[in-house]
Amino acid sequence: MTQEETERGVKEGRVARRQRRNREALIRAASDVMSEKGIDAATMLEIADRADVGAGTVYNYFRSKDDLAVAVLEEVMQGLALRVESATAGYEDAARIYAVTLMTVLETATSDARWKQLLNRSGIVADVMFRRMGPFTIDLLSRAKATGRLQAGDPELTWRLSTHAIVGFGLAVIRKEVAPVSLPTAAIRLMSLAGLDASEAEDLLSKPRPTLPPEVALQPLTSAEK
Amino acid sequence: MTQEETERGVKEGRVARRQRRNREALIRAASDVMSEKGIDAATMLEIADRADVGAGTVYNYFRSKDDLAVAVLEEVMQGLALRVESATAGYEDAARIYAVTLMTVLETATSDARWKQLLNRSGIVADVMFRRMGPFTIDLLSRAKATGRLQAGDPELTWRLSTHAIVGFGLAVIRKEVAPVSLPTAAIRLMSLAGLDASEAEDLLSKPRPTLPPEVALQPLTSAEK
DNA sequence: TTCGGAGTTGAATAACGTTCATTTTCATGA
DNA sequence: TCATGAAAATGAACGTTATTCAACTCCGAA
Repeated sequence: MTQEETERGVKEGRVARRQRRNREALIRAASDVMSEKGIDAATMLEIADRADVGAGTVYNYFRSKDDLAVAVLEEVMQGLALRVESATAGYEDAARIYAVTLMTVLETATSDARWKQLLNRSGIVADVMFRRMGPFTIDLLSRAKATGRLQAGDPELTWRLSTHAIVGFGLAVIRKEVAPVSLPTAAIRLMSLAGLDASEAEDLLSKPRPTLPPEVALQPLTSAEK
Repeated sequence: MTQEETERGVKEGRVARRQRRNREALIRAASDVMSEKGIDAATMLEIADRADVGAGTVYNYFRSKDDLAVAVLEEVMQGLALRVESATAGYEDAARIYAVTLMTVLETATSDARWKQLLNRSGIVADVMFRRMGPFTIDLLSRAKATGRLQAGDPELTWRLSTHAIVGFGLAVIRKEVAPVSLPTAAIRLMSLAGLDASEAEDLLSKPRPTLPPEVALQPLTSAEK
């Protein structure tokens, strides 16, 4: 008797519900396995097992392993983006918000255990970061430029270069080729890349930063799945 | 009667000669195949065949496929580094030499056919670029800083961030997400990243650039190998 | 000429991403 | 309630590859 509720309300039949569960379980399982062993070392079979679906089922949801990795990264990146956005919602100065964003992303990239493995596929990570956070950061850069706070040319290009630089910094720290204490220095360099002069950047970065809201965790794979 | 010439001169027996040939042929073959099909799509068997050695022999010279890819990239990068260095040998101003270097690398990364495929492994490319060109560029940045031309903090960190940004720009151009005309803009951004203010950067980049010496090609796989 | 080890070989291995013929699930309508 | 068939799930089988290794070849020294 649910067939007339197609417009609003329940509407979701068992199939749709199962599909949503499968997709989420797959992303969750992939996230776990890939964060543990790295994207390349993660096997589709282990991911499918952990999500409790057959090996072939994965391909009903994702075209390929790389496609699945992208989905995982979009989840991760989206979470970070949302937290940064809400933490800085009260701020006025776009340049300052950008500074906070940079610091936060750099910190996450260098300290979050999940990133350590993911970063090895630097191209994908930078790509997803560009797309997922781009709308937010490019807007910030445009606004900062409009108010004369910085004189960078093309904000989109700036963000493109920045994402790759951020990932590069993360990689270097993880491989212990760069000490974590250089993080603020890196942030200053990235502010300069964006067109802010170094002294002003230092000033912005010395201001207190808002605390991020807690991460909304993905559904853990509970007994319900088992 | 060559055993007494071990000190100097001929010294190189057939074995050593064959080893040198094999190693060079392998790098050459790998460079060809990887530039054609991309690093991942290149198979060890095809590389071995083109180098005219058995499949197992490759592993006497390189620990793994990735190791071979690194060797190829080091060759490519070394060639570029040497050409830039010799072309700018006459210049005095370190900042200007750095500007020329940036433009040259950006151009090579976006127009050389071999780079198009190689860039997909952006992590490795940035890594090798950092190591191979680092001694040169970091020295430039230090000198420019010493003469007060720029106020960047840590030249090594600057170069680390720059290599990844350069690779990111190359990737974006190849995927047609960024038009090649933004190349000079990107160069300006990278000069800012290094601590030079934008107007001065524009000035430097508008100056004529030296023509690079022709590339010294790797030995082609001649009939001798066949 | 003989000998020993260094270097080479390519067939065999193992591991994995992906496909597909078969089976299961379930919304629909009688 | 049941029959139906399309959509989704399944997992065994496939094809591809990097890598290994036991056998073999080649040299250079004695």
